[in-house]
Amino acid sequence: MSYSVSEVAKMMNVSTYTIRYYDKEGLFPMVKRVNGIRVFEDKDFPWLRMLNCLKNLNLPIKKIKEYVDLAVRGDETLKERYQLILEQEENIQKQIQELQYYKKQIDFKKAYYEKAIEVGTEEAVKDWPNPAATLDVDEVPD
Amino acid sequence: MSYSVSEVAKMMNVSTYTIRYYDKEGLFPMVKRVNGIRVFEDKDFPWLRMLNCLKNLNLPIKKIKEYVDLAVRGDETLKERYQLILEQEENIQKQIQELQYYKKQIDFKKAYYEKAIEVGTEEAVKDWPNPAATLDVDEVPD
DNA sequence: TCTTGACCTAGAGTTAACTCTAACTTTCAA
DNA sequence: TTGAAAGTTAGAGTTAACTCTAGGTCAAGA
Repeated sequence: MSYSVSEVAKMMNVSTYTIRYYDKEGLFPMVKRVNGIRVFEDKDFPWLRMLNCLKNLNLPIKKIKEYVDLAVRGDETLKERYQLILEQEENIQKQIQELQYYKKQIDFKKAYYEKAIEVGTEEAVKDWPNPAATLDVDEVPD
Repeated sequence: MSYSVSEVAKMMNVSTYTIRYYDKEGLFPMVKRVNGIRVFEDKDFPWLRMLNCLKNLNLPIKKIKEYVDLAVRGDETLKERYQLILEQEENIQKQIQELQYYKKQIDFKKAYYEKAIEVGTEEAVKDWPNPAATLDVDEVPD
């Protein structure tokens, strides 16, 4: 099967502009052209999935491009690509921990507003102790 | 205790430019001035923590400003602020699920590269089945 | 054949969130 | 009291990631 820019855009939940922009930035070095028109194929899907993943992990396009460039160079860069994957594993772990930390704050505020709404004024809860003593999650132990 | 812009910047892990930019955008309507100089106080910390939280949940500054404006209006907006908090609770939940989904992809790639490095070439693993059949996490059931 | 819609490019425009500069004021230790 | 460090403002500049426009090509159905 082969797929047009607009089909791939739909699959990735982005605009056709974005797909062409990614190509301009060199993120699709493997995509075939027929009469100048981009033709995506099933064999390109593993990379589309990976791109979608890295994009949603908030990797900047330049960093994604680095990964593409390594992949293009082939087997000699396997270890470097593995390294990049390990970094992403850590990245995900850190992001999940952060979210769990901020969840505590939000849960606190939720209870806070529930009480405030119940009694009709924020005054009653203004001095409730906040579960997080610091401003930044980096300062939080383990 | 009172704190200068640079002290607050340090606490929030941002530059002094950023603190002044946030103030310019109206995110610190409560901050005192002494001879024109900003003076943050302990009573401002709950809001600094909340700001830090919303910022790290990737809320745009305009949205954070909306929350500030509600807070300034006082008790009449308690329900609206509660609503915003509920949205953030969902937001966090969705983000954690997404990360767990992408973690699967990364774990797959990790095993993929481990094998490829072991045998010395990617060819051996090129056709390994990917655990995620779709491109976008939105399409994933439950 | 002709029109419609999807494709192409180069390059300009937009937006968010900073980031910095210039010119000035305030604070504080020596 | 004076010089450095840190504060102030308005407004310009930067960067990433799109987003769009203009001007063109191409394939397919009426």
